[in-house]
Amino acid sequence: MAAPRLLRTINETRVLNLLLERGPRSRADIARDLQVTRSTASALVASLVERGLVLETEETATEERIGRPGFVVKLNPASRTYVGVDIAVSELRIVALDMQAELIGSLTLPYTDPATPDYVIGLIRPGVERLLADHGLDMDAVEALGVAIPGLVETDGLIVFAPNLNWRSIDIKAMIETAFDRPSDRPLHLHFDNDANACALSEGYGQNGGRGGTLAYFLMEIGVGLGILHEGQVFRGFEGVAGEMGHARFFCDLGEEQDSAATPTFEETVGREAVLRLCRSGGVEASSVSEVVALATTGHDGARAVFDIWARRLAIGVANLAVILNPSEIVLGGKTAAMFSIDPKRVHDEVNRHLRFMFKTPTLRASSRGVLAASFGVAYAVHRQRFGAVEVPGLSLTA
Amino acid sequence: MAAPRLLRTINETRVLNLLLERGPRSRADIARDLQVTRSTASALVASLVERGLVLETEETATEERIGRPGFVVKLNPASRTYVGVDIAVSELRIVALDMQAELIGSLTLPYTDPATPDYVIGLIRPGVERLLADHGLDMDAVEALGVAIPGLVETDGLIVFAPNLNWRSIDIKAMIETAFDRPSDRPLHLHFDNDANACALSEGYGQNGGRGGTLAYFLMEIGVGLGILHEGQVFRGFEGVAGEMGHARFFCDLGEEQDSAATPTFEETVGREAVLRLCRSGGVEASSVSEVVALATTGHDGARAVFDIWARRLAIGVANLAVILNPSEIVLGGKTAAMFSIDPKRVHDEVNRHLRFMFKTPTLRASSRGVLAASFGVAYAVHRQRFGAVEVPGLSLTA
DNA sequence: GCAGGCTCGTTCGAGGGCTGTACAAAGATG
DNA sequence: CATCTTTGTACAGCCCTCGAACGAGCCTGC
Repeated sequence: MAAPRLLRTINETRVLNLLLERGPRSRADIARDLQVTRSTASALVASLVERGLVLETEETATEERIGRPGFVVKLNPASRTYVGVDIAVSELRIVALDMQAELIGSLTLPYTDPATPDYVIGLIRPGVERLLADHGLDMDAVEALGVAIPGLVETDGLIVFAPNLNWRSIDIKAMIETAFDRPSDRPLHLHFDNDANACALSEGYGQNGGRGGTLAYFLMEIGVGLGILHEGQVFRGFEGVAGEMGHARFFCDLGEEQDSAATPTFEETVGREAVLRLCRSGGVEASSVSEVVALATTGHDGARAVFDIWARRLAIGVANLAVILNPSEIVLGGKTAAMFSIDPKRVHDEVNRHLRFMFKTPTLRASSRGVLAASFGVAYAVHRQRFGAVEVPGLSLTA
Repeated sequence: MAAPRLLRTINETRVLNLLLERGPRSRADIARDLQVTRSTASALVASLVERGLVLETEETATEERIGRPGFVVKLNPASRTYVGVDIAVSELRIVALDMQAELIGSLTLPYTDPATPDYVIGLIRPGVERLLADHGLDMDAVEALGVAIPGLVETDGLIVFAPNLNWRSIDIKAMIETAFDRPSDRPLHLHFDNDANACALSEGYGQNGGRGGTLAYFLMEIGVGLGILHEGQVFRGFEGVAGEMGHARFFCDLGEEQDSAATPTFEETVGREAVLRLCRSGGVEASSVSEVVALATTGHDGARAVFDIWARRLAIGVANLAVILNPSEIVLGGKTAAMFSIDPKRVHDEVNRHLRFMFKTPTLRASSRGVLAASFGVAYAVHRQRFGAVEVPGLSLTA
């Protein structure tokens, strides 16, 4: 229905977005910024205050301006809570955000039993409750919950296949809805996404990727994943996962005889196993990527040689990604972030050698969120969905 | 301003989109489809009829239904014209669409003088006028004009660099505005895009790529370009051109010694020059791609061998694109379409050999529009912009 | 042939929402 | 202290949609 009521919804959403993105301000400022009259701005603020989403403060506008000062109005951070849950391979990572998408707190729950769907998904509600209780909040404040999955998941909540958990065809949406058992007049809005997509969103929200930019996120844990953000939107292929980049082949042979489908994939050349194989053949004693990183940073020659080969190979993938997508930023996450940190300049140089012809090369950096990246990402996703979107059948209206 | 007036705009746009996408129907049908009352639907149709955008027909609803039949209402195809211009390397290609995005006519103007910006851009207005005159239309009916450029162009109409025209820093928007000299109360809306992006849109508009799908378009003319469509939107890198895929390198060496930046690029392995080089070394006498295609289709063994090598190399690029973007469709345009047509099954088989692990592989096909693809694409772009979008400062509202 | 049922399109009053003007209040300026 | 500027509120007017009511047109069944 596109009733007069819709106008109110649109304008209230515009006020909320304005306060979120450009900070607290007076009613008169809101009127100017949104191109409505002061009377309308007052009415909008009044109904938002009544709904508890906005607070009227006692402060007047700080800048020295002529005329009567206005009373500053701001978002009520406590009025809504958004939760992001990352179902990692060995633990559950939970993040809670307030209405302004700022961190309330986080909680990590290692699995103590085998990671079956029933066990892991059963941990979510108690985990969220504990995290909220630690910060004096109630489950009722949670308006929306996002879940990141290390595998192929449809946006309607069907996990098609999560290889490293060995889950197939799990209807996680139904399971979570049962666990939380919300009344239908106050539903818990759910969102599901692949972990690499979520990581990409965690880096881009409110930044370049959030408005107008393009960002690519490499996630290397056991496999190699890729999340792509385009103007704030996650780029999805038609199965929900765009970035199966681990299966790309950049080391084919031009010779006509060789079967190029038998050449190593990108994952097989820069993934966890590839790094460890390089160590073995180079006589470096390491059984995990972090050990390699530790050795290389302390100056171990063999580990450093492994890094050099890895950097050269990674650079090929990064450069190819750069020419195909031309993102403004490429972010390395998971174990690639650690490897990258051994010598960022080296990787930069390798990449730039391939991209000399470009006017502007993408910036390359390590992830800033660490292991909580995916949790943040899905929490941001639900924040934006519930905050900035107005539903009009037949049209889409987003902030 | 989000005044009550906005509601009308939104609802009129919804009616137009409904008639465009789901065909003519009665007022009562519109009311049901848009979830408004019949009185509102009548009022909306009345004002659209008054503005000339919609026609009331004498026919009643065709399906046999109970009750009084309604009078069918439909879009007025003649009420608006959208023009797309492709500035190709040797000719100007113009396409005119009606309000329903259906072809009115097209016109190709070969350049008779050197392709300087002044000369080529000077051809646009007379060309468009001639095309319209041929179909009994007037320049005044043209609401918007899209222009495709074979190079790097910003959406605000600055051609940064078009290598095959040898144009740099051309403010084409200003030049076109001067040439058309529209009054400010009835501006000519302009849109500029890269040719590969336009081609992608030409294939995806109203189809999979138009709603929810993802489509990648290979364009090989002199170089190799790539256009990406995601849920109906052109995917742009931060310089407006995502697909510089010709510069990707898929034939690197794992050996630690070789400089991978010296290995051949994708364009150097499957582009026009690469095909001709394969001909020379294989003893095939051909000086253009079309000659190779002609020879191969008539069963010439040497040309067929060239095709086999080309198909194997192309398949690597297609497969890599498929795993990175996971598009629902990959379309081959320009000279790749002709090469592909020699033996589509062969290319399919090569690609699928790389993608065995995927649940669903993208469909691969040749472009359906031929040389007019880019012209159609930019015409579609302006059609959608002017047709489906409502402007609300601070929010974006699209069909 | 005709009554009854169903749907279509229109009309009109009611109500929600925004605009614009008017006005009192609060601070800056001189 | 008078004047100027700006803020927030109040109120009438207008736009838009809704809902009910009504005549019109077509079909079914008697």
